[in-house]
Amino acid sequence: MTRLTVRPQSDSADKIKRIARQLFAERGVDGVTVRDIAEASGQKNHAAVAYYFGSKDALVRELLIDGAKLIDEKRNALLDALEADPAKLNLRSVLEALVYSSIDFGEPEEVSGYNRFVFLLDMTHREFFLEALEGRWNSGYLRCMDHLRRLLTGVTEKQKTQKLIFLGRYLGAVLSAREGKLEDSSRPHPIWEDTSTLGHLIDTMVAMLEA
Amino acid sequence: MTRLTVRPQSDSADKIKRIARQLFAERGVDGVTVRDIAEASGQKNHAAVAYYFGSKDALVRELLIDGAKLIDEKRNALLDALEADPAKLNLRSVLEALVYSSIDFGEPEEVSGYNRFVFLLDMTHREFFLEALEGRWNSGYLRCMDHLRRLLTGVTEKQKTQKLIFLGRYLGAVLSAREGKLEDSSRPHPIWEDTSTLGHLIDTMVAMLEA
DNA sequence: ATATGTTTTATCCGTTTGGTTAATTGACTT
DNA sequence: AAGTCAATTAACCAAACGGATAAAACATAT
Repeated sequence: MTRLTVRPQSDSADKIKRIARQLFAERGVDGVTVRDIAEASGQKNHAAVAYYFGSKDALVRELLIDGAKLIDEKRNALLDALEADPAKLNLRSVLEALVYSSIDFGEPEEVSGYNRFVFLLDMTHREFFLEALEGRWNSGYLRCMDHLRRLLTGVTEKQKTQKLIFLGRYLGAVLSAREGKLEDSSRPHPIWEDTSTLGHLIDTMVAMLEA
Repeated sequence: MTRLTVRPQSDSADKIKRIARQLFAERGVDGVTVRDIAEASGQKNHAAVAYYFGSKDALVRELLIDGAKLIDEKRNALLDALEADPAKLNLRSVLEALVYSSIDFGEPEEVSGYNRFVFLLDMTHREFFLEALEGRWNSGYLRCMDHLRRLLTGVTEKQKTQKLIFLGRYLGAVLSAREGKLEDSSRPHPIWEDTSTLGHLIDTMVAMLEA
């Protein structure tokens, strides 16, 4: 807790963040040491992590918030566009907004590994996860859920809740799996690399909700 | 590697295994130390883990195989029963065999935490996971996949593969989530405690496959 | 060239990690 | 009561951990 003011953006800090996200995605935060991160980032020792972020915890927190913010902003923007033309508002379009906001980030590798990183963090450090986000950066997700709930018909509210919970888990698991395969260049993954895969995923999400 | 012969069953060894599985499920194998396990097991120090299992790795390996074996045997037994009366063989009954073999273990808490434990292990230590199982104890899963593939109609083989991959991730994620909620006694979880939840889960799995 | 501020490096710290060993305890046999 | 063997405990170890610090290297402005 020596450093109160966190360094601004820099090439090294960015690289550390990118590498750390990648490693956290592959092994979970507890499976990666600050020495691993520093070494993979080309640093000669591990002091850089404390220098730029203060602590390992603070780095994890920053990575979490960075991605959550980015996704939430994209999600809200997509929903704004949909709501501007209510004719476009249907189960599928809302699901597309939900899915595509979590991937296809502008610069390649900008937030690569984020889906797995956040999925693992949610499973293994739920308390830290919730405390770090403080309820922020989930308005887009909640807006999607509201729309889906409204678009679902013929089932009780409890069944809607159940389906939306299933849907969230499904989404996280499949996007995590896809991310892991796409970032593994050691072998081809024809199923996941196929451009129609996400479309088919959304097909199954629609079907599950309409079941 | 001092101990080559592993101790036979004993109350203490069983307790250590139960507690370890529970802790691994909550925090992942890298988030739990042998000291955590020993302490939660009522031991005064952590030597018991090495005494009974040789090493932390060996304990993880044993837990993994224990559960995989149990589930695989249940899965094969359920499929045997279904195949004995081919009229019963349909999408839903195969999915029921797939789902119910992963839960409702005989003695309560016998393998509690296993779904999350194995799900996390698969995500964070894929190599260890595959090496430990050596392709064993997944015949039941493969039999389910074969049946589902046969029962799926009107789609290409590639699309079948895609759907079955989605299905596997969906199953693991939802069973993990359910397990975590059911074992969290700190607050009620009406959605997950509802007895119809698994039935609805299977409904959505059927719908996703038939989409 | 000199001064200033930033980044990197080497080195140290106290703690925790998984693992090992020897001594002790407890239960059971004879 | 003595002997035997399994189970437990305390103590220890080297390595790895997150973190801290001061010196060195680097960049920039004047």
